[in-house]
Amino acid sequence: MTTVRTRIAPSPTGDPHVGTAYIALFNYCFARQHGGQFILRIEDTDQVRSNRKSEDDILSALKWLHLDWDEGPDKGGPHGPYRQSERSAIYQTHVSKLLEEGNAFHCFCTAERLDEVRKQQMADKQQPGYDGHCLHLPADQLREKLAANIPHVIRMKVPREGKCVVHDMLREPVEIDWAQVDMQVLMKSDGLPTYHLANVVDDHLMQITHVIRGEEWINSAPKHLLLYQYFGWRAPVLCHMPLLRNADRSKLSKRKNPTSIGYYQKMGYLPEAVINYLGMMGWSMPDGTEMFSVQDMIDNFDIKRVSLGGPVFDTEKLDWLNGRYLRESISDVEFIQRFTEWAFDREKLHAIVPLIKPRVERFSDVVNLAGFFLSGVPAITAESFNHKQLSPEDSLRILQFTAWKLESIEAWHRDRIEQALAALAGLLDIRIRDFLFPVFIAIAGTAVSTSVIDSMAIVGLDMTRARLRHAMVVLGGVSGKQSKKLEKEYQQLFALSQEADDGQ
RNA sequence: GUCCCCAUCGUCUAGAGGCCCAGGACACCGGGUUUUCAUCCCGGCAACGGGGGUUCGAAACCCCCUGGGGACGCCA
Repeated sequence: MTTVRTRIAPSPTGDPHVGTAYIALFNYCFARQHGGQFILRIEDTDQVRSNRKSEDDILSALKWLHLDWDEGPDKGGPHGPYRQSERSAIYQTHVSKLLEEGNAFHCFCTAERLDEVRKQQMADKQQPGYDGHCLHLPADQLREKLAANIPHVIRMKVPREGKCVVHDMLREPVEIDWAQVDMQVLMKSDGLPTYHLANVVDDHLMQITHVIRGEEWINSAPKHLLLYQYFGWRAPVLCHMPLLRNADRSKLSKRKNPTSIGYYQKMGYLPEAVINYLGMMGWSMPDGTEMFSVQDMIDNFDIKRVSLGGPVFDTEKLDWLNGRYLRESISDVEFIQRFTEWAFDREKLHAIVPLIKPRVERFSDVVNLAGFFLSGVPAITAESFNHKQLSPEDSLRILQFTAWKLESIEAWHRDRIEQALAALAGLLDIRIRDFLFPVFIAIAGTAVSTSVIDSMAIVGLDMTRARLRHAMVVLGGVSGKQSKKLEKEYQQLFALSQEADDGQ
């Protein structure tokens, strides 16, 4: 019997996501239950979006949750490297094999042409997909184009008829017509593989036996299965988990919910409570126990007990659960220790102290001055936003625009934040002083406070986002209609500034 | 638009044909304990989306409808 091996394969393109932790948890439990191994692999083949900071954050978030892996980029293992960007040569040789055996082909189509094709197909009520333009390129033409160094990708060949049956641990076999499956790009023009290729190659080479992943992958499973077949490999067992949802049942997103694991850490949730809560999403203990540890979960684990209705990630129950952990499962001594570690984070204090030191006369001033760095969302009301120049609508607009603007910052650094907000205030033609007022209220709860720019830099993007959102709710919230209107206004603002730039 | 998945209280769920006029938990509402509040305890509210079958019997099985979600990128 072969050893069960599962993996979590996050892409380091942003804050560590609770969805990653969720999928990791189920992979972890499944592996542990079977005495197998759990592997961490970093899928950083997107050169543009991947970054090391995000990778580090993901690793520490998973460590915080005690979802430890047996092999991974930080600890190595027999099937490394565990970072896809370091495996280029492996993908190259595999893609060459596909090419040689006629299971893949070079494609020189431009993005513009493909866009056109897709548009036309949509208009004709067809399933959009590659039209096979470069599929039968004559050998001499191919040689010519390659010699001329024309940018190209490599696509996989996909049968045009018949159907693929996808077996899944949690549902009936899923039948998908091959005609529905696109001739997926396997290797991008930058020479790096796409998810589909890298994933299959790595899962095989890393001897992954069970792939437990989000339901969003079901439709691309045929591509993966076909690749296993092309390579002559045995495919792992597939299992597609339900997706975590926002309150409106759409796929969990940072726009509608705090999704960053860091946010929950900063809010003072205990990792065991967060894990316990994630374990309750789509799964339950056989005896109905609600408070359970990962070990309890492993001891009673049965993947078949996963229910497929997408669970709403509603933190009310998490709050209750976290409260129980805090008051029932840890001693006073442990409470003191863990609270202290949480509150008096050395690094954070080093950032905070220079801001408050000029403003204190006694240590007793510190709590009032720096309390908001630790508190979740400040206690504010609509009245907190009263201002002689700004109406509540103005404040709402500023907060929403600020939230959007901050999303586009490439590095979370005080100078970048300052620059972004100054630009925004300029475009809105509001004095920076006035512009910053509602931001102060949202972040610090009061305008009598340390620099809000530095404060945001310290509390982080996830917490900033949560506080801005809370402030908007306090101000009456933004309806779908308003949001659309604001979005339009926001885009126009930047379109205008773009024109001005072009004119220079 | 095309394809795929899903469907029990507001939310998380139990339920693998009779134990279910559906059980637990959160939230909410009452009551008790507490100098207050919280905790804690007790009680209440509240669901099988609709329609057809199959069966002696259906929340459970089948079909249709409806609803929700996802996928359709040189992103993962």
